[in-house]
Amino acid sequence: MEQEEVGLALGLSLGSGHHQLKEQPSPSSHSCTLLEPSLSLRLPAKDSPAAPVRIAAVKRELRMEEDDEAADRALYSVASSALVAPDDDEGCNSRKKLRLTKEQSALLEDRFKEHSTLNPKQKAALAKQLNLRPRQVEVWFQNRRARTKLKQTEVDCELLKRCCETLTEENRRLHRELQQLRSFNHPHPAAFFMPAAALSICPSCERLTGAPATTTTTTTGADRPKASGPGRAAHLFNPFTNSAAC
DNA sequence: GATGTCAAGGCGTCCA
DNA sequence: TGGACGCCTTGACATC
Repeated sequence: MEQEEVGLALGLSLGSGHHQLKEQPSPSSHSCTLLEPSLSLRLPAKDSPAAPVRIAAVKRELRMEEDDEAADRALYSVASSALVAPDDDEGCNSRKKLRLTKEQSALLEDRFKEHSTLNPKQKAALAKQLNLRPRQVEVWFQNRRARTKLKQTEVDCELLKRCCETLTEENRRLHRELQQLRSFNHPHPAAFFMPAAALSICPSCERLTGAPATTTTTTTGADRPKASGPGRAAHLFNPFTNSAAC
């Protein structure tokens, strides 16, 4: 693009005639310098992926409205047509970060909602519409699919985590229940040497006896009469029949 | 300066 | 065999 055209484009976008672009040869690139009385900003070389990024920076430094679409279009036009660089990295040795504009991202998102993949024809059309290279559109869709997959993986992971916690708790509960059931059928041998507090009065003979209820009720030793006197040994609780032997 | 985000590079795999 | 794709990584930039 001719210098006058660039100046015109910037003049339109900035509402001022004070901004100009001047060709500035450099060893590594054909860079351009945006000149204005108090400002000298370098813009990326032809077709550099960094052009949109730099344009955004230019807008910030010129205190332009970030959502000024007219200014954006004009500046972006300068960057994408006047300073457009080919794929072969000509004029730009270092890799620069490209930031897609809000409009570009929004349109790409819309298309992604419709189809998460593109055929070559759709890709070319979209690239043309967005003023991007087909490769850039392709890369955007690849990265977008990757992000979607990552998000889904995170959701699945969270779900599995909760499921694992629930199962662990259920497992603990079942273990406790199993131990209780085992203790009913096969009490510990220590049960033969029951403390006095674990004894009670046999309802039929009214003698002191070991109470099977100790394992089936919540009765505490404090509720029961104290053991004393003869007959105690004859009424010990039989762990194998679960009953007191009268 | 640590960290997150995201476009892009590199490489392997699949398939027409 | 070349193109499309996925996955992982890199590097620039933004944010805190």
